[in-house]
Amino acid sequence: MTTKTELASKYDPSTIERETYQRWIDAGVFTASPESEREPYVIVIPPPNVTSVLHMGHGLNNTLQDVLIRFQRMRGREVLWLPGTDHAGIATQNMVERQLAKEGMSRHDMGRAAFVERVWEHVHHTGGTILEQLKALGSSCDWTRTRFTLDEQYSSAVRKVFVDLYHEGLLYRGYRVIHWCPRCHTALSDEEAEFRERDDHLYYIRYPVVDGQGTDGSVIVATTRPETMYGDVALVHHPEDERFRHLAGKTVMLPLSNVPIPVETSTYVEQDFGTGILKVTPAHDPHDFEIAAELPGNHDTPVVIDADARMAHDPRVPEAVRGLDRDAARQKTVELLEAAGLLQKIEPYRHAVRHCYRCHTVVEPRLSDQWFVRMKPLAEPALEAYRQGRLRFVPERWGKVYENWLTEIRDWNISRQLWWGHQIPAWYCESEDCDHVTVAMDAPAACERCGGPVRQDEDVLDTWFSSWLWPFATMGWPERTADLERFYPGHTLVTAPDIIFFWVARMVMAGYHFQRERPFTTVYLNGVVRDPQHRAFSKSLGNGIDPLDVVERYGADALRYTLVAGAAAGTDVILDRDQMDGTFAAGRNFANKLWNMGRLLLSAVGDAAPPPESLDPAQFELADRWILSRCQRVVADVTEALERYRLNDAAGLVYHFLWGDVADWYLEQIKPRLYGSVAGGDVASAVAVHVFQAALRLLHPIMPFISEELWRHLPGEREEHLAAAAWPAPQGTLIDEEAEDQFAHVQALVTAVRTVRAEYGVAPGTEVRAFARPANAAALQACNAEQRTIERLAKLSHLSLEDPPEEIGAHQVLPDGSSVFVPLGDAIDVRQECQRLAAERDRVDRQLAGVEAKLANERFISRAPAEVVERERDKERSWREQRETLADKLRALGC
RNA sequence: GGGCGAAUAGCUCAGGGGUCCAGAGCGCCUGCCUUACAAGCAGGAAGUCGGGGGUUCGAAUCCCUCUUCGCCCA
Repeated sequence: MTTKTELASKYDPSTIERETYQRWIDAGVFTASPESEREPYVIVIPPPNVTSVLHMGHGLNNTLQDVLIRFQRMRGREVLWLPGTDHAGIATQNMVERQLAKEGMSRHDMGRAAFVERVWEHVHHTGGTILEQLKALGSSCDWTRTRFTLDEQYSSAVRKVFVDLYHEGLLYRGYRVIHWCPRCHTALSDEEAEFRERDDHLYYIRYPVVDGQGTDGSVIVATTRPETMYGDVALVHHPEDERFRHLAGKTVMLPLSNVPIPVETSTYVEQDFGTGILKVTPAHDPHDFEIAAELPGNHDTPVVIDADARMAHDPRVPEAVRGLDRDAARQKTVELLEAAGLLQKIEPYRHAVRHCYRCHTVVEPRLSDQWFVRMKPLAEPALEAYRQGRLRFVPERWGKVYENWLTEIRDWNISRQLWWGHQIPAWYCESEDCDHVTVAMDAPAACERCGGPVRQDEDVLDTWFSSWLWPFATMGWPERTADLERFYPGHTLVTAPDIIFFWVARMVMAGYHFQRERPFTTVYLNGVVRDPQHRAFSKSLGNGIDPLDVVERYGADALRYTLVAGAAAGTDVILDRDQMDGTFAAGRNFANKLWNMGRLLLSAVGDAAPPPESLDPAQFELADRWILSRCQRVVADVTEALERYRLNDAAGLVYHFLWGDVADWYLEQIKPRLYGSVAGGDVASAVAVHVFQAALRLLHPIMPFISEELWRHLPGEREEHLAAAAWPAPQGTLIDEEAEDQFAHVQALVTAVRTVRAEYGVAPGTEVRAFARPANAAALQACNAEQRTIERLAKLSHLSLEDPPEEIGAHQVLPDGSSVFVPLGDAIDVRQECQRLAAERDRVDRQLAGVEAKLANERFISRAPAEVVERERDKERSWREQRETLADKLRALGC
């Protein structure tokens, strides 16, 4: 592993990424073993839709998972990142139906079996695409364990869950008003029927009161859906509403239908809304259904709108309205009411209307038979787990959202009137006098009660009814497999907050119910990727950025770095497709910088690089001690940042260490030693290689490709694959505060001279003299230890510690009160220098005044912690020294 | 109607009581093709930390309130 090869001068990710990924796969680095003695660390992937293609949301989500996974793998955990896909009932079926439509066919033309066959073909054809695309990001999933929610074993697990819940009484078939998508032709759960604000109208309709032989006034009812009135069975008002006392026991005539309906009372009614009286349409509104159930007497539930959201051919519906689509029907109804003088007024009204989350069609409430899960008992352990801290959210605030939903949980409609999915394992007896339902794992030959013929429920299960089992059904549940024993429960779940209800909460419920244990301990919610107008990326807006395009143009590492550095825990990531270079430059530039650091080291370093422990510390220069010390701190800080899910901090820390400390200062400092113009090349090489290796380890989870590639080329003993190498531990013995203080002074001094040079336009090639006046021992030692470095990096002919000559020149004061003088002869403009120094003195005066005011404050001295007071005293001392130095300079210049 | 979040440099965002006279990246300005890197080097300009009030010895940071924007739930 000491292949010392020439590296190209520019980093070209495309030539490296594919090969590197293949090497990881060939070495089996990503494959988890249940036999391992190591402590496991498990993440199950949020399974993408099987037919989807990678978008930036996946890019962000999977990059974050990979960072955590690679970090834990390097820390020595037995890591399993379990990948797979979801069959996504509605979405996939829609996609194939659209294809069929282009061929002029519908699924009904071809029949169920042929249609399902056709969807499978489609899935086999395009199904694995997204998983292949994840590899381009560097995702280190265990591909030997890839799962699909319609795998045979997985399907069997889904059926078992259905059967078990049924026998436990947690599953029932109910006749209810559910959310129906008239376009997708299926029922939806509450969560799938999303609220959206809509500008609409409130229609005030007059219902004539009938009293014995004739009419007696009328009642005005406000509604947003006049077309549902044909299904009204009653009007209700609040029992305590005085305004309607006189209507007790009365009957009103349902306009246009000319059907008499009663006036009743119900506490459901909001007295302040509309006119305070409500029409009850049990078949077409879930609330009305509940209200009607509590009304005295038996009410019919007239159905006046069909599955296509068209008006029924029903005697209650006027002929002119029958067969019309619901929007046309509304218009026609309003016209008819107006003509009959029964429409009092129309008001504009903004309200939230439920829409299908897949196709965004307005949901039509529909009365039908569906299977429901009784959620309350399942929710309790999930709620307890959170309240007792066994389940935590990052960022924490999402915990409240989770808790709130579970607290107000309602039963879950799991029937979907689709063909693509897990067909419900319930068989209905077809005998005349038997209504038994057989629920079983496998198709029964006959009704288990009467032996009559049976017919399977035609519906399939909600996709989420399979994905809520993902953390254990993927591991072979209900068999007690080795994987399940070893890798359940998992640890972290990384997903987007919009599926906390759909998926996260339900997985926790399923985990507790079927495995008696939470499926994971931490839920990390990543933000949403948005455009500069803060709109989520979407196909219809065309504002998205294709992550694979980014990989191609800038490299996977650049994409990953941008996403990780840009996504502080849980915050949205804003990306601008019109500023691709600006957006991804930081990551690409960083990769190129790393590449060139590697080139420098490889060109100058020998084949062997002994570990720094084996070197004689007496041979270390100040810079060596400094960088080794800095390295230990960065190791500790990056580790802590990753442990605390501060991924963006980790990215920033490695970036600044490598670029700022290593490249800008350390590599510059060691060049003479590396090139052999001074002695000490061995030490410099060894330290540089050691530090660079350590930094590559820290960088690897974020930028796996380039770190692995550079690792491969570096000399010295080490693990073969960085992806499987050990995470570094900080070595306390290498922490050297003295060296850090002293080197900081070197940096400040060099920077001060550079500033002066730039300000006075000293030509870059021209060497000047400088006179340093160290304010303390550390500053003095720094000057002595690194005199040559300071001279070289500041382009000085000589750095002197003598008193400066009586010459014209520029002065610069350092933060510790030290100062430096650069004689500039004719180059200097005395007036400019006076102004500069005076401005500097004024600034220092303001600081000093602030600190003095603080220290003069009795209450500050007595109440602030001693440590803080001491720090302020140090500051005061430093400011005072600086001010005096500046005053001296000003005097000397005769300003 | 209820809840949550955001507002800091031209842009995207860190920072969640003193260690920050306010930070990063990108962009901008000046000078450099210095033999690892012009995707670079060196230097620099740029912010009343959304407005107002409060708590505190001390507030970008905690509390209240207002404004604007976004999200979720009913």
